[in-house]
Amino acid sequence: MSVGHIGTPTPLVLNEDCPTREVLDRVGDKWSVLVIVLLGQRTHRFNELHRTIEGISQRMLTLTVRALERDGLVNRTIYPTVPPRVDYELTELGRTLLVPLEALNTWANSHRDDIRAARERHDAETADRTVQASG
Amino acid sequence: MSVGHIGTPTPLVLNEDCPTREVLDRVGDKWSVLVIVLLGQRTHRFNELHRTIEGISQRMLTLTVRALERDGLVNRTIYPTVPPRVDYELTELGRTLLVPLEALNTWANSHRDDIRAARERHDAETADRTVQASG
DNA sequence: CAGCATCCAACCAGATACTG
DNA sequence: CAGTATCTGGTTGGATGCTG
Repeated sequence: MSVGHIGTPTPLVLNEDCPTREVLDRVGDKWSVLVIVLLGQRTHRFNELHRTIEGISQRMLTLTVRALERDGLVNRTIYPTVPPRVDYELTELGRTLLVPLEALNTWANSHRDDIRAARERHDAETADRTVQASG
Repeated sequence: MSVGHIGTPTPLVLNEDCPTREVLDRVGDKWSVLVIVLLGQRTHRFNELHRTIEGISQRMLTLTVRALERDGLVNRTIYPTVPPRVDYELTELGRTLLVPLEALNTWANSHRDDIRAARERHDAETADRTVQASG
């Protein structure tokens, strides 16, 4: 590259191409991680996931597993039986994702209290200022 | 605990208390990671972040850094000068988060192509079925 | 059992205008 | 410079009813 005038030293700009963001777009939503963690333990059927993940709607579970399947993280196996049966399991790619997810989980467990403490401290200070402002 | 009848073997249920989800609620949004990564390099001023993070609005940047500050991940320093100056930097807690984030980043870089390939394959198959269905 | 289709409410987030 | 306030369109996601 022959660009690079003196005084224009490549303006650093971060956009949505950041690969970490790309992963978080898939995994950072409300349900994906829970599904991945469950499938990391063993294969699950649709209603198993549905029962185990508290609060997820049928619709959201469908959308979540479909997105994970699309990205090659989850395999979806349909058994042509009556009643129908569909198994979900992690692909090999999906299992490799468990590793960094586990790192995140470790961090979360280690610093959960730190975050809660910081949050309460911050909220208390904010409340102080509100009292001062209104008093 | 004296519960535990035979046949009711503790129903495993995952809810939003999953610590990984707790982290992802903070970090999994559209902008937090970009802010954290930038602050991992050095202290930044508000408009530095604003210029460097492509596409973020002033409002979203404010909300993002405020949330990170509330959770003790980012320090906000106000200099009472004219014009005003506000510096943002990672706290020690915030710097520890860089480690698992780096793991995620490594995974993302390693498997970016896998995901894209899976996605294209999936989309192609879906298109196939659409063609078959309409033909 | 494992979904899909539809409707609708709530929240999110961008644009714009204004302020200390 | 570093925000706040308000409005509003767009997306997300739950509820419900129906199907192979």
